[in-house]
Amino acid sequence: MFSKACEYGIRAATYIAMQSIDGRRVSLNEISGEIDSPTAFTAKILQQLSRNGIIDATKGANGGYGMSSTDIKKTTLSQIVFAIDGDNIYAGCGLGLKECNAEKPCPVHDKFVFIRDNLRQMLENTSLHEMTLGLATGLTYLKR
Amino acid sequence: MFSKACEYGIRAATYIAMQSIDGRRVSLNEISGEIDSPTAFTAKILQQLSRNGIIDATKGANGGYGMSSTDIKKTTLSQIVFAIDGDNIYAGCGLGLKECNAEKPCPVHDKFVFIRDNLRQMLENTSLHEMTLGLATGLTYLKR
DNA sequence: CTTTATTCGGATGTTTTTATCCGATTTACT
DNA sequence: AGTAAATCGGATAAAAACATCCGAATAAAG
Ligand code: FES
Ligand code: FES
Repeated sequence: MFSKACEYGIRAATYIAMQSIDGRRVSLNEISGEIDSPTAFTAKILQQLSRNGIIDATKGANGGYGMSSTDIKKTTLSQIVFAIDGDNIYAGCGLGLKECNAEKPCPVHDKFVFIRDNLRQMLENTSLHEMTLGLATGLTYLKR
Repeated sequence: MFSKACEYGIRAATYIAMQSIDGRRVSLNEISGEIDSPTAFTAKILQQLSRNGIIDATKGANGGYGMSSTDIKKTTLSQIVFAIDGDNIYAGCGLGLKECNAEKPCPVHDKFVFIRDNLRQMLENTSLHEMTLGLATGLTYLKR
């Protein structure tokens, strides 16, 4: 569904958001440990998120990653997915035709667009803030 | 969403089904030409479908690929996807946790399972016969 | 000013996916 | 028997995804 990079990106952003709510800035090592992701690879993904303005990265001692509380509420999963995987999930044809086009649809177009739109709406309507709610209460997890 | 192999597999199976309805057996070259897929790679995928009993492959002159009319009606997209991509679409966690588990869910579990189940039902309820209906009338396409 | 903690950026390496090549095998037809 | 048409199966190649390494840059603290 999503690339590994995107999965790590969502998990990392969610962890950063959760800690930022408590006023804590987090380091790469803490993040990759807490979400169980390969450290160096996670660094690359965090760079992408930083360049896209989704997280704030600060170099140096007492640096690390963080998010403003307004960004935590405003940022949605769709923005993260788009920053890492691009728009092929939202726009691509389910059978791999060069473009998804209702004028010249593939045999699953109607059914596929329905599911794709469900997914898109879900991603657009889920904020990082919402993602963190279950974590604090131990109802949801970022690793296993 | 699906691998390239799976996309080609669905397109190929749909084309074979459409031609089999007209009593025509088709060759690898015709298939890859009509669905616009790399020929040799398509051959590998057709082997997988053949080994899984989804299509019938016959060697030699006047050989080629075909399907029985009962198979065309019985075979669903979910069988093709499962034969090529396995069950990770149906069972995997949306955020890449080692397994999707409602006891220890990730933050998107509920929303993701809803979409995943929609997709699964769609694939299980769509037969190859249904896939061919629009093709004959020029309403749908297998390449662009 | 030096040390320490941190991200950044480019190069590199590994694994998986995608794709090709070619000889072997099978079948039908002459 | 010989030839042509077709898939099969294994080896190989190319591209993309996944992942690591390491020196450079930056910032705080002693
Ligand atoms: S054309 Fe295939 S999903 Fe729209
Ligand atoms: S645990 Fe992540 S989707 Fe079920």
